[in-house]
Amino acid sequence: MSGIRILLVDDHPVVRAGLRAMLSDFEGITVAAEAGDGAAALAQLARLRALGEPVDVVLMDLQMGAGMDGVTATQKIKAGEAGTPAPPVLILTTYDSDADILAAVEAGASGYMLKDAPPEHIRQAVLSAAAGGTALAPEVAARLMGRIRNPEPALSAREIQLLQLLATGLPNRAIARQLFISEATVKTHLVHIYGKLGVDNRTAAISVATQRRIIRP
Amino acid sequence: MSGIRILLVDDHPVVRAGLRAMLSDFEGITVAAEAGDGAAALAQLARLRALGEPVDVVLMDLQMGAGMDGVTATQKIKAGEAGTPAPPVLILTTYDSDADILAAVEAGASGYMLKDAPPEHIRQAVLSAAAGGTALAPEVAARLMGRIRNPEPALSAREIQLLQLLATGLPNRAIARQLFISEATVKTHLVHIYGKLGVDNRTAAISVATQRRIIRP
DNA sequence: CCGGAGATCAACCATTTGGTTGAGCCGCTG
DNA sequence: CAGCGGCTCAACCAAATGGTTGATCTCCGG
Repeated sequence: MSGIRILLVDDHPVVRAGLRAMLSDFEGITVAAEAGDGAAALAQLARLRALGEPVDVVLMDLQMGAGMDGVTATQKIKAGEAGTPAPPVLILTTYDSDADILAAVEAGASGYMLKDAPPEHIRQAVLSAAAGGTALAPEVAARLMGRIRNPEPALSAREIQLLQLLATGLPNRAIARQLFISEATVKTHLVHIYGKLGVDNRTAAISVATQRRIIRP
Repeated sequence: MSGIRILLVDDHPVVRAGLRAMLSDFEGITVAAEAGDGAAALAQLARLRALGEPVDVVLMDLQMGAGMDGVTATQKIKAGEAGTPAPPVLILTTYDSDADILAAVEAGASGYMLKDAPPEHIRQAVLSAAAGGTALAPEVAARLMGRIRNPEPALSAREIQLLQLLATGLPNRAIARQLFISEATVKTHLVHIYGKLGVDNRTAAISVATQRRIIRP
């Protein structure tokens, strides 16, 4: 009767130590293993499964230094092995950007908590995830609600493509040549992008798009 | 004989728990108090000083949610109370951008460590800071060395500060107001920045500066 | 089949940015 | 102390960008 068995995944030793200390204070929760990146997490899952001691919840950061990122790891975990149920994945990260939240949810995460959450909230989230439920930080929940009520205009693929070139510092003329369109069209796209992102110049657009992770830095 | 007395400052309860757990494993290091933001840190310092139990090292994150940020807190700590020596401040943060490092060093920090550092490194840094020395993470040290040796781009602190604002999408006029200088000066700085980065417009400058981690995204 | 959305282009004009030249001030260093 | 580098400002001009209007074409779904 080891209670809920957890796999901790975070690239910061400090954070892992904190979670371990925090969770071990709670009755009925055990840290079964730890990993510093997505690949190690998958290895640990396989190892524990082979030992007949599968984990009940994966508690994972989204940003993980060099290795496989949290979203990819979540996808792979949920894909899992044939015939064995995949454990619920609870995301515990620092940022609450739309793109992160949506990516995590789409990848199959059971919850999304922020690292500045008080210990009790984290405990509740773990219990909820272990029971097959979901857990969202209040800030995250509010953001998702906001999206439903007031859906943000989604950028088209072409617009994102243009944004990506924009972020490299190319002037409109060069962007036009790259995409085989006229400079006028580039400007039209830009106006649309500004409108959707709520800005009024290219640098601000890059700033917002980068922070929302619409484009990669 | 309480050994080295530390004040932990971080807005994440998880990280504080991790540092506490980690440091308490070390002989001769004691966590005297904790704080969740800069203001609370100053209050704790004053409180402990009044009790006649001043802290020997402040271990602080740079990014701290809503409240006073780490750089400002560092400045205030180093300014200190008349007649009482200010404790060394050791920065422990996630990012290693030039902008953050320079700001911290200029504010009077004794060291700059990254959160993905192994516990032993953190211990060494704390000991070094307590002894009045300095402590830089290898990545940070390498970056600073590079700035000295490098014949290439040595951006001044002012230029980096300007770049940081540039990256938020502000027009020159707004940057000028923020820095209390004229628009003409902003343009002069920009020309210098372009030259040093080898670009010829602001978006390209942001792109290069971000990729070289001169500024944070 | 029609409407809407996305992509394309043009012309026009105001504003911003980029580039240059020149100059004063301050602090550090040889 | 002279010189250098960094920070500051001004004026001017060319080029790029931002903003607007209006238009054609295609594709997709009701």
